[in-house]
Amino acid sequence: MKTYREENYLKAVYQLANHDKSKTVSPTDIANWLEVKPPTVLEKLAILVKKGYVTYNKFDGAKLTLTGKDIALNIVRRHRIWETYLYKELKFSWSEVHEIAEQLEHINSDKLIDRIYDVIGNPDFDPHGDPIPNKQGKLPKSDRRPLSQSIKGCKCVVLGVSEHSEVFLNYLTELKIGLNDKLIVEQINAYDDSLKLSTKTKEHILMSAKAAQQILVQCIKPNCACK
Amino acid sequence: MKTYREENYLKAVYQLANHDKSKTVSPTDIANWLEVKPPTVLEKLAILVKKGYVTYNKFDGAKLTLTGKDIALNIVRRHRIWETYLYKELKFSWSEVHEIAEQLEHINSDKLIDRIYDVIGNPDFDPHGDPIPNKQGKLPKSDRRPLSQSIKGCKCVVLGVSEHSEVFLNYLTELKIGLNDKLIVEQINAYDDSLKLSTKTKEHILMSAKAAQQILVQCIKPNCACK
DNA sequence: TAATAAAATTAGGTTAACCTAACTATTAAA
DNA sequence: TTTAATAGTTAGGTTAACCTAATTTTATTA
Repeated sequence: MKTYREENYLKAVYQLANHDKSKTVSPTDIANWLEVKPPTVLEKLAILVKKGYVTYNKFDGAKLTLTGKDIALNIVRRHRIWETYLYKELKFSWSEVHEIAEQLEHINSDKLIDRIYDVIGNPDFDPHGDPIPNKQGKLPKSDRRPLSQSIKGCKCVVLGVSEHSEVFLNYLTELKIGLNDKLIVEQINAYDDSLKLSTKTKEHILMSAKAAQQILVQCIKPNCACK
Repeated sequence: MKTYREENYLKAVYQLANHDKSKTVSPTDIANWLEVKPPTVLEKLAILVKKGYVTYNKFDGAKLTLTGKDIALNIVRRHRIWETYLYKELKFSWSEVHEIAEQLEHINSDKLIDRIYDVIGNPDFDPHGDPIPNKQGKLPKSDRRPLSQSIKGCKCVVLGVSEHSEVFLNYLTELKIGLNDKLIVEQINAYDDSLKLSTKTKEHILMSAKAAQQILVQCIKPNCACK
């Protein structure tokens, strides 16, 4: 029996682990993410450990088991399918979509998700470039990487963003950078890693390393030197 | 703060009151309906009374206040909109629809319901003829009444059913009686109130009073003698 | 109407999911 | 390396939503 709370804990572990792969997922991280207090998280972690969905110890933090990851990816799948549906079919704005999808993702009906997925045309990525896991919990593969990893002269295409905050998305809109736009990295500032970019519509766009880390791109030339 | 449980209790009171208008809604009725035990219901009723959503005493049973009725009708609205959407747009069968709508009706987003309602074309009735309350909780009016109230010779059209059980719906399918079909009441048996009916496709259909009570019709002639 | 059945109610208990406060262990800073 | 700050943990408490068992009312029927 998976309650929506349990699903939310597993999703939180998944998302936190993916957000910063070098860091362990601590009870405090989860607590902040879910807006509860650490003892609540500890308590729930013990249950999830007993159920075989996560492992936990102080040093490695919380880690999903294969079963736990399956569940988490299924929720991510449902979330992204609903977001896409709300955005593309029901004309919600991207900023409205998340909150409703947070609720819809817990609706327990595989058939419903299948039908909605059909309606949106079975895409591999959602409108912000996030991959939609398949039913088996496999993520479609892509060469997406942060723009910040580019080298000078790189030509790449914007496939998504890692950060979905309104302020960040508005910032991109201002810079006239959108999904599927092509970027050329004109220059990289050695001091603060800021970039100078150009697009078809705009030249000499200045961007901080911080922002570049949140933009996911793919090189256009097959054997580009970017890692 | 309305939780989905609270919504379910209010909906239960509404539905039980409408199911048999002559009877009071007892804690035991609610308990059976929601598959919990009577003490649980008593406890929740006390809370709902305190919140001003219902009144309760042993003799009159539970009754919705205006506020309570508003909430209940809003859930009924959401339920019927989702059912219609699932049935008409996503091609679910009628028997699958209810269970999923029971979950979807608790999604908290007026905008979402508005959009879905647009998608299905803002109908006043769901595919089984049940009225969809408007946003203000008003039911569209109609002259629907049970077929059992007909008099001999009455010509009427089937607008819906009060009972949605699979066995009953299959029975109607067998008799080739469907939504919007026109019926003529050929004869009424004075002993057991059973009816003899005819439709365009079939004559001399025999139907028990019990079944006729569950079929909702409207007279075709404006000044029909049926009450 | 007395006996019985059924429904309503009360008392008291459980579990999940939250909390605060206090304590311990770890990490960072002076 | 001692001190201070932060993170993890334990103990114990609360509330909502369930429950069972026992009791009191109300309704039914012999």
